[in-house]
Amino acid sequence: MGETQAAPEPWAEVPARLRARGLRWTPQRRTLLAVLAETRGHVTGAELVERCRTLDPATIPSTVYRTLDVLEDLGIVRHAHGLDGREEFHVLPAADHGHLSCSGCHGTWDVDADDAAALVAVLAERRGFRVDLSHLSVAGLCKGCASER
Amino acid sequence: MGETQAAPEPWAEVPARLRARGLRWTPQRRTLLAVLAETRGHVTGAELVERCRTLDPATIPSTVYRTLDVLEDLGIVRHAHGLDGREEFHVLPAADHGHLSCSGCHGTWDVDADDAAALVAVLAERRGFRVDLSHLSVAGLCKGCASER
DNA sequence: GATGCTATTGCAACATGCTGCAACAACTGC
DNA sequence: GCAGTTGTTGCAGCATGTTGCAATAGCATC
Repeated sequence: MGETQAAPEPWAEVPARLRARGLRWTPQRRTLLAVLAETRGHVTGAELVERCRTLDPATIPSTVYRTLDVLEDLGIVRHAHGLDGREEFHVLPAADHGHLSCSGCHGTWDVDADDAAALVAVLAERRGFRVDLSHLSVAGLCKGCASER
Repeated sequence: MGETQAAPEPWAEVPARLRARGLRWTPQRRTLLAVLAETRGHVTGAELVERCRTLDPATIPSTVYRTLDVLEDLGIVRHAHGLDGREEFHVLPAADHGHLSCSGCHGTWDVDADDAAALVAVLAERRGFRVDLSHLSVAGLCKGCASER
């Protein structure tokens, strides 16, 4: 190969990784993977279903959600919940991180390990709690929205 | 009565506060308030609907949810989203606080302003973001579950 | 390339929550 | 105490996900 750089086509390895676990590579999974490969950042589940339907109108939502579960096991996607409780998926998260959501403009930003370090330390020390960064969700007002009020 | 201790019957004022805003005091709202008055800590929306039905089997879910919206405006309840994205309501929050959820045992704990102070400071300083504590949600493993693995 | 094991699919039904709309009924004012 | 105004209700339907189950179809093996 030699494609081994920052993001060396992780998609190409997915079928093999599935099979290595006794799982299967199906047309429906191929469709979802094709969609994910063109996606960056956050998407909602409904959006993914929608996009799969453009590739294959016969797409069934439950299949998409179940495949996403499998892919989450493989570490290909991550999910969290937005401000409204809707699912948000993350494609190929470079590093574990949480999310900042603005209730004014609905923008979202990442909270990296460094930002959260202090909170993680406090909770570990005071309660022995081990924080899972990927599921950290913080709401509030972003700089712009805060200054507007 | 004579139960007037820490929480001085805030419920008694609700009808007046509604009317002060031109809103109305209806039997359905009375039912929900009766349920909330006996509730402490967190409840899901579905649970509240359920409990209202025991008082009044004719309870309609949409009415409950709409009333909860109104009560949230009045500051009587607060909502957040649990690990699974389901709604969790908080009755009479003594102070703004976030939530810690254990993905092992599904227990939840409060994150008070003090716990979150460092995170709030970091986000304010680095991005000018104003955190809304009541919507802060942190997942991970509690002390017990973490030591089990 | 046929066979068998079993992961996966598709479907239907359910769970939770929101929304539009016509009918109803609290409150206000007379 | 009656009538009008308009906030609320109940209902039906939608949106987003999840789950159970019978039928299908990958894939490993021969």
